[in-house]
Amino acid sequence: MARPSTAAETPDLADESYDLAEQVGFIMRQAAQRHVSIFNEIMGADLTPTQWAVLARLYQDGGSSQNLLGRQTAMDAATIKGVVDRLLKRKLVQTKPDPEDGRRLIVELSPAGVDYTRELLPKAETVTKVTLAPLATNQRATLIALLKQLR
Amino acid sequence: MARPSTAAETPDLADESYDLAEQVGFIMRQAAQRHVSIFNEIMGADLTPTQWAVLARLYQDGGSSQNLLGRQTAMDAATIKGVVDRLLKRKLVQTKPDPEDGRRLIVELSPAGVDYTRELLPKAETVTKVTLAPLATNQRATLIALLKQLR
DNA sequence: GAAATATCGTTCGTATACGAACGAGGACCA
DNA sequence: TGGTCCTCGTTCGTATACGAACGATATTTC
Repeated sequence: MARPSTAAETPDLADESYDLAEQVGFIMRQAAQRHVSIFNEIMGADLTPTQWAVLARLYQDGGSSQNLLGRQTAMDAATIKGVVDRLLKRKLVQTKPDPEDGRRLIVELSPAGVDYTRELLPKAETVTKVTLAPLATNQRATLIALLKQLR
Repeated sequence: MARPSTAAETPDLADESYDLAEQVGFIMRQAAQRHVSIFNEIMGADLTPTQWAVLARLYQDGGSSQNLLGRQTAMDAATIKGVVDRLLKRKLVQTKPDPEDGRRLIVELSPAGVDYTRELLPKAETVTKVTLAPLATNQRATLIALLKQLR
């Protein structure tokens, strides 16, 4: 570790081992950035990864309450609200009150949303393929298995 | 894949293989979220991962121009500006014009920033340790090696 | 049945993240 | 010298991300 330009003292020898470029968090952030970049190129700039996650989840399993949908797509209540609002504005999604629970708002794909999602599915598969392209086949499974343990 | 609640038609059989929960991007986002959560717990809510990246980079290698600093910490010009501005407000960082290039703004740690960074280094190491805790030792090296290939 | 507790959706504030556009300064070449 | 192209820092707009607080509704507990 080099000495900081404005440091009067020498860094602790015990911490010489810390190298930002070798920390998982930093490397993971870069890998995620590359993935998002690939996503934007292939899927088009009009849909974000989180918006796609919501569409794909609704397509796979049908409607659910907004907060549950957020949990299923790894977003907290505040975040999922914004995502749903933007999908609502594009009429890819529709909402209705839950007759069984006055607190809940059921979110589901609109018919247009179903078509839209189905058309994008092949592209979404391509995103994963391109993201994993630098890895050998067996490495891809390894990476995914390891990442799953870090959730 | 289940049928979407509002779909009149059946999804294409060719796309039945797509499962959001198995896509690298989705899993990686969750792993990154857990990491940030660990970071916030250990480092305290008053410093973000990107801010730490800037401090650590400056501590390791000394000052540099703002844009170069952004490249070294994986942020574009617009993002690094905001991060530097917030660190400036806290006086952890200081800037000066580059005498050799009128376009450049040199960013470096303030003396207080050096102390602050040095004090946080052990905690930063802990963040990485806790993040990787679910993995066996040899798995950690594997994960990092694979992630590096995806940058 | 009423009180304590939990969940749901909403709003606010702050911090990345980045595309796009802009003016100022620098490098290069004819 | 002048023109072209590149880089630098800045600003704007949009979209996550999430802590915190809030009122409304459900559930639990006694």
